[in-house]
Amino acid sequence: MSPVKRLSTPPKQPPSKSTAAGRAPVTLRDIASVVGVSPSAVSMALADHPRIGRATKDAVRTAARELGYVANSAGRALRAGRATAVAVVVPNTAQHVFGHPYFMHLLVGVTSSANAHDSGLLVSTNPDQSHEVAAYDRILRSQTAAGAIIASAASNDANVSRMVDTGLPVVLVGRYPHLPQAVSVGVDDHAGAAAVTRHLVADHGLRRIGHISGPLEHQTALDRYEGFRAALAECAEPCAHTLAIGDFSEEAGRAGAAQLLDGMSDLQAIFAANDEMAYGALLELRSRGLRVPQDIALVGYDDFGVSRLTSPALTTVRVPAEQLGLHAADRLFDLIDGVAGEVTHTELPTELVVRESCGEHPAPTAAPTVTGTTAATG
Amino acid sequence: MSPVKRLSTPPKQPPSKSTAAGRAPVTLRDIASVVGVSPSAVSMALADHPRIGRATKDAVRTAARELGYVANSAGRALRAGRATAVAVVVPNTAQHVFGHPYFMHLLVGVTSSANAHDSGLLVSTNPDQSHEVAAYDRILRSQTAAGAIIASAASNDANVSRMVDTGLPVVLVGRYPHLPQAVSVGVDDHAGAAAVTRHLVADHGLRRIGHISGPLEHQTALDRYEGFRAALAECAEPCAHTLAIGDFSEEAGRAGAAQLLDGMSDLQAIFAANDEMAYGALLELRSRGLRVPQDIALVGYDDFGVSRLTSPALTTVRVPAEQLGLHAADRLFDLIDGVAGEVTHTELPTELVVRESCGEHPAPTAAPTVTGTTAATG
DNA sequence: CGCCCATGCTCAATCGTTAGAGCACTTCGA
DNA sequence: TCGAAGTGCTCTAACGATTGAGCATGGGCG
Repeated sequence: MSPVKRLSTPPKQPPSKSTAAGRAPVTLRDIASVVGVSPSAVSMALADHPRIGRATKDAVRTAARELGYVANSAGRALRAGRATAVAVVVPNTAQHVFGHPYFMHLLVGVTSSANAHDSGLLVSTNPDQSHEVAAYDRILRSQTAAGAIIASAASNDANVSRMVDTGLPVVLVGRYPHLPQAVSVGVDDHAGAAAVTRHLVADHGLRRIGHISGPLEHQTALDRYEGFRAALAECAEPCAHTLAIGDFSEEAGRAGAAQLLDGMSDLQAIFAANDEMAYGALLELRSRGLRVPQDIALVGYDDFGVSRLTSPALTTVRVPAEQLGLHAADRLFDLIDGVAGEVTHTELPTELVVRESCGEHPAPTAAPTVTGTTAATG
Repeated sequence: MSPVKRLSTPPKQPPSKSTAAGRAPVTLRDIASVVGVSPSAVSMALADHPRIGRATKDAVRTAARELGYVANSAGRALRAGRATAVAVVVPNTAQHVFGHPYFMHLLVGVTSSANAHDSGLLVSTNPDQSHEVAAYDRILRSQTAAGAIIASAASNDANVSRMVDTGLPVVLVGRYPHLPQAVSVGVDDHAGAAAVTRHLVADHGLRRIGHISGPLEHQTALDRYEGFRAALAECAEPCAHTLAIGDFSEEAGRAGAAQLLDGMSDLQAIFAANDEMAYGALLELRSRGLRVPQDIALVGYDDFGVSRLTSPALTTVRVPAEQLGLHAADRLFDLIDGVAGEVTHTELPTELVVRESCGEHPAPTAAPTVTGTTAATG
């Protein structure tokens, strides 16, 4: 068509360079014929096998680099009996219950670990619950992934225990008390919720507090609720508390706030189990003409980046989702490599992030309060 | 060596159940020995080959279902010469420039298409730019993915054209005017920006407007800026406009707003090139005691879910990121299947979302304004 | 001089799947 | 009654990487 080609790039197809960008993938055989040895020798040289001579290894590695050799993952996986990629499984139920930001942060963490391990990352969500055989089920059984990280919602999700039972390396994100043998990584929601509750009680002297929880069949929601109650119980003076059950959505936060306000007179503070419900609560408070924090204090949980955008900026508990993903992936690679380890459940610390939604904090706290233990044996 | 050959099935590892949950993966051979035919026949039966009898097909399919057979993707990929999975590539530069919500929405769309095509989804981000060979480069060259969807930031990203040149099926997300031969899917940012600008000019009668753009070497930022100017140019009365260049971050929005306010007296409106910068601008306006929308109007772009949480709720332009992902994946599967198609660039419509940040809109518009063309031939 | 061993490679087989060639058997038309 | 065509399957050979077995060669030692 055009009389002049790109430049420097000669006619692509035919005699071709030996560099990289060409069409046909480079195989061991290509390297073998360049170096003048057998494909087996090339394989062994690249694996640094002791029975291959120094000179041959050098020649092979040079040729591999020049040809731009990348091992065909299918061939390798077939021979090895397992793939190199790992999968992240997000059941659709989880997608709805948690928000998108959580998974994105998680993914970023998992990705960086996968990159460090030279490993691909498969992402699978369940298309619809009517499907008897879930998408991830197929992925795992087709040996596409060497292991899986599962971020599930319901603590009694049958799919989770089924997955754990397959014997495939699996790391769960979250806390699974009824699957004590499973490897899992989570945060100490109990401690985080207790910390933010204590902030309300101890730092601000509030005594009449309502909690908007998530669905209590979800471990996360339950832990946050129980952390809330535990913190109140340890309080010297009596504290009045009340509960509204939501589903982590903004709308549920709005409804929950309405329920709390109607149910308890002179409510002084609301602790929403996640930031999104806190926003909903904020809207409800505002529509009733209540000012935050002057008339009522408000705190959330998660801190996935938007909490600082509201007015007032929301005091909340930071969940280190990215670290969570990183850790989960690291644990998974350990499992895949057969590094057992005693620890089944790892807990990452949460951090209380004080902003404006409780008012000026009278007690000048030094460092940010970090809560949470690090490990538990199973 | 062994006196007896394979035959039907001598005691394998476990005498055990034949259902699914066990350890060893089910292969074609397992089905073959159950049904009493050769593995080839099983393969052909499952592929509905015409030369296989009805009875055999039924028997094979029944056995496959009962054993829970799932084809080993490595074996299949090796034989076929290409994988079934597709990759989503997110260069790290893009990750920083756009926000996380954009990619999550994109991913959701891509996932649903991949699920519909019974295909895995690989996610790859570039670990660090110092790496000469990028992670996605390896993924693609190792034949792990049959094709890739690339969401890049800079319009002149060398990696993008390199990827397109490999001959591997690739779909770009965004607009790439200098790569007209590449298949791409994007939104009509020019039209979207023009629509929201017209909203300010025509519906609200504002005449002194500032724009906070993204980095102008990014096609998206450029298109939005030019749409803004085009809308002003078509206005009958003269409109004063000014520009501050940002980087799509909240902080840049704050700085940009300050620059605009200092640079033009009696500024009536600010159009930020994305919602995050609009938040930043909002903070700056508020800190100067300017009320939105009473003293100054503010609009954003993207509408990835949080725009409605601010006060006032932000008028913005909705970018259908999920549809974008869905479409991109569909186009990619077409490419992989050899379905060529004349169209190289597909544009999805954007939608003006009117909320509170411009004040009551005097002109009672009927339906939401949808802008954008659908296709262009290359 | 003969043996052993270390070194450095090649050979062949294997992973699971699939396409094409080929082989038995049946049916049909001439 | 015989070939031709059709039907239904089996056999074989790949795809690319890996690995244990095996085969040369050469040096050291008795």
